[in-house]
Amino acid sequence: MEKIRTRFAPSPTGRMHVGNLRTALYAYLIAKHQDGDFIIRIEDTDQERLVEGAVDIIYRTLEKTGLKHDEGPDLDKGYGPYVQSERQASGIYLEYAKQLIEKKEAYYCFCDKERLATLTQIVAGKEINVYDKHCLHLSSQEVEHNLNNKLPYVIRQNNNPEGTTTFHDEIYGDITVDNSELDDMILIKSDGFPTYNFANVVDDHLMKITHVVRGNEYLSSSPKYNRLYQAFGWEVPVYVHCPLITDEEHHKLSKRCGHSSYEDLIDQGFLTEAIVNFVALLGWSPEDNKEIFTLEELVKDFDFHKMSKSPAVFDYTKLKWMNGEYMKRMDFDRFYEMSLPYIKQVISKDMNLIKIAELVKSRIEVFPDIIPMIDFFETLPEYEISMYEHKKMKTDTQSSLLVLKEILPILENHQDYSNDSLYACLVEYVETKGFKNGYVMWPVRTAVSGKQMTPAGVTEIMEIIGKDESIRRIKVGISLLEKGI
RNA sequence: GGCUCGUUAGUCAAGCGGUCAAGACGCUGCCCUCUCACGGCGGAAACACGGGUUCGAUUCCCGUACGAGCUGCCA
Repeated sequence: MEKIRTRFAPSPTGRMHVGNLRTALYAYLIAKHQDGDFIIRIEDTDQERLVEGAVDIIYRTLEKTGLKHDEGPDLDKGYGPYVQSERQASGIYLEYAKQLIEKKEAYYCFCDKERLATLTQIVAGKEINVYDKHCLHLSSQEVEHNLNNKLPYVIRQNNNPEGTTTFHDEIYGDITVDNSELDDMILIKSDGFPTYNFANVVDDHLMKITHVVRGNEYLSSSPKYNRLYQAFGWEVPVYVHCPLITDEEHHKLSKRCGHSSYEDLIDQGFLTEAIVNFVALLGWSPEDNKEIFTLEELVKDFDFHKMSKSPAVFDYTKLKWMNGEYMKRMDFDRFYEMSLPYIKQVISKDMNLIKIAELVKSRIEVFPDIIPMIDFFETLPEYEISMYEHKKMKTDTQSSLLVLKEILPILENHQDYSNDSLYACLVEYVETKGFKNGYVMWPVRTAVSGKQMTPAGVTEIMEIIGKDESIRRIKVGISLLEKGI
């Protein structure tokens, strides 16, 4: 069987939003699942929308997510150049367009903006443009004349409005449209650059792309591409149109609308592996109920025939859950390294940061969660004494004051402030008094943390903040209670 | 407006003519527990609607509704 070749062909207009990333991922997976090649092509034919540095972002994103390409601008395997502006400079698009003109499948169009404007109509509040084939009827002398006089021109596809066109998509099946619906789209723009519509067909053919993987937004223009392939007499590739990823309002994700990019998510404290994993499951699901996948596992299990047709909402909440799963499974050294910047944002005192990282690891979903969780280690927050009341622990301010006063001298005399020793010490007190654990633990933890909830038990907290600070905080608690009651 | 595609719980998503209609997130009850989280066991929650076809439709066909995409010298 022929080796599969897929391509990811982004236009360098900014950060990569997750819909784009997912398309890249699927193109990669389809190729790699069958040991094929994954190619990067930069589609920079829109000179107006180019963004400085965007190509670097694309490289960086693909590298970090592990979508290693076999060919690309930096890795020419004989199908280069892989950047459309460079290909344009060599004149290939114009050359191929001229072939179509000779076959009467395309034609020069000299219509200016003003004339085009007369063709636009407003339907349902939207501008609709249907070209009237005006320039198709120019005589060859007129065309010659205009060309010689350097009149600006575009080259349009000549679509015969008779009949229908059918193309096959692997996900959506056969799709048929009336040719009368197909307008004479522009192939070559007046600045000499090809449009996406033309460049993608020429390049996919020249680069021997076997599977065209792209977003569902291209579904309705695919018949026009098919007619281009037919006009050239080229073999039509396998089409795999991916269902759209939408926001909560069910609108297509796009950077123009400011939707989250891969890098935005990283900035928000998400892990690359979680993002890739999550996005893979938007529009595809495995045969079993597995949810956590490494990239290697995705390569092994991914079967594009099982992709879904309907759009998927990007659910930020589930992404967070998945990120939390990755946090828990993460190698501790790496977790420690990544969490340190966040820990240091709130902890400046000399404390066992490794212990803090350990505590927090199974409790966070994204890194910034760490900050409000551990800030009390640094400074005791102000708190209301009502926090000492806990129905289930059977504690109130009175009982808490009593316990705190009794436990204070015990803790002052205690020397070993390790978790185990402290715990044994508190339990001993509990047992001699015949209390329930919580009856003592709750008030002490409250005094020592000033918080309703903490990522650690009392004794773990005391171990981290140390003896002096523990005693100090308990004294603060006692005086607060004495004043408040 | 036209064309194309889509429609299983709030979300992701199994299902591919006969199921008590999986699973996950979220929500929620209980257990575990030095609070919280983790973990464990439960719960509520869905086949858009109307016609066919069929002994039987979530599943096949046709309409309707709703949603989305396209309708650019953007991709």
